[in-house]
Amino acid sequence: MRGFLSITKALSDESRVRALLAVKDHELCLCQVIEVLGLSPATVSKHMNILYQAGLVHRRKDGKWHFYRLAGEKDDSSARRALDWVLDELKKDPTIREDSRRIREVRRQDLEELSACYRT
Amino acid sequence: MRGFLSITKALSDESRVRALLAVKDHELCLCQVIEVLGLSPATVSKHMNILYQAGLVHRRKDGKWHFYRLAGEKDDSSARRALDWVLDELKKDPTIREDSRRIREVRRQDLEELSACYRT
DNA sequence: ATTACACTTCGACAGTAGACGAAGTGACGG
DNA sequence: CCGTCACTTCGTCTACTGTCGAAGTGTAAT
Repeated sequence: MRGFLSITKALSDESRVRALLAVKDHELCLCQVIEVLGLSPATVSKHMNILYQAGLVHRRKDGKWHFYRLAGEKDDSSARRALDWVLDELKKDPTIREDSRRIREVRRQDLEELSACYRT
Repeated sequence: MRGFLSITKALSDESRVRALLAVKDHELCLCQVIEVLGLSPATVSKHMNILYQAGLVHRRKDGKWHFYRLAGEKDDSSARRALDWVLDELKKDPTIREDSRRIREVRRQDLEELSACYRT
């Protein structure tokens, strides 16, 4: 029940679902997710951590950058079954489609350029 | 996205998940669900309505009694796929198993007897 | 070392959600 | 009708959640 609720709670916020679906095809750096969602670094960092704790995303650190992608077959099977359901459910969602478009743009940009989101 | 979130939000509270699973095998009267969860009638009524709005349960009124059961094949297909996942995920959960035991007891009792939960 | 950078954690705040008791609603019995 | 019963709605309280800016952490380049 504990693990189940950590998944459903993670999936019960729109920003978090968008963040999750943002990393479905390619891994993204946190600053790229920030750019797509249009929220503060602090908020997005917290959201990604909730998704991570629920086992829904995989995390990879490379120097100062943190990359996220969907959890795969090797990861938690409960989470994986949830992901199959979510992906199927939202594959035609307009918000997610629009995000996908933004992601294609964002992925063309340099990470150095994107991390302008931190500079005051 | 709207419908998806109504489902994930409905599933993000433990009492609500227990209420949902309580009606998985047989339809139950609200007062029976109240008895199983051990919460106030007001609270349980609200929970069942959230599950209903999400399309996860079916509702039937018979005079003064309101009966609930899981949504079936005829109902919303998004909700149905969610239910398949939830049932599979929680079929071995200890809390749900203990609730099932209580439900067997509660179903043996008369409804008139059970609705003592309303009397002050 | 020092600085800059990418990110996380902390602290504060507003809005939401779950809980209950009390009052309201609609159906049935007398 | 009138009261009772099963349930719902309302009002209130408390606890949690999402959000941000500011301060902290660890890495890399100078």
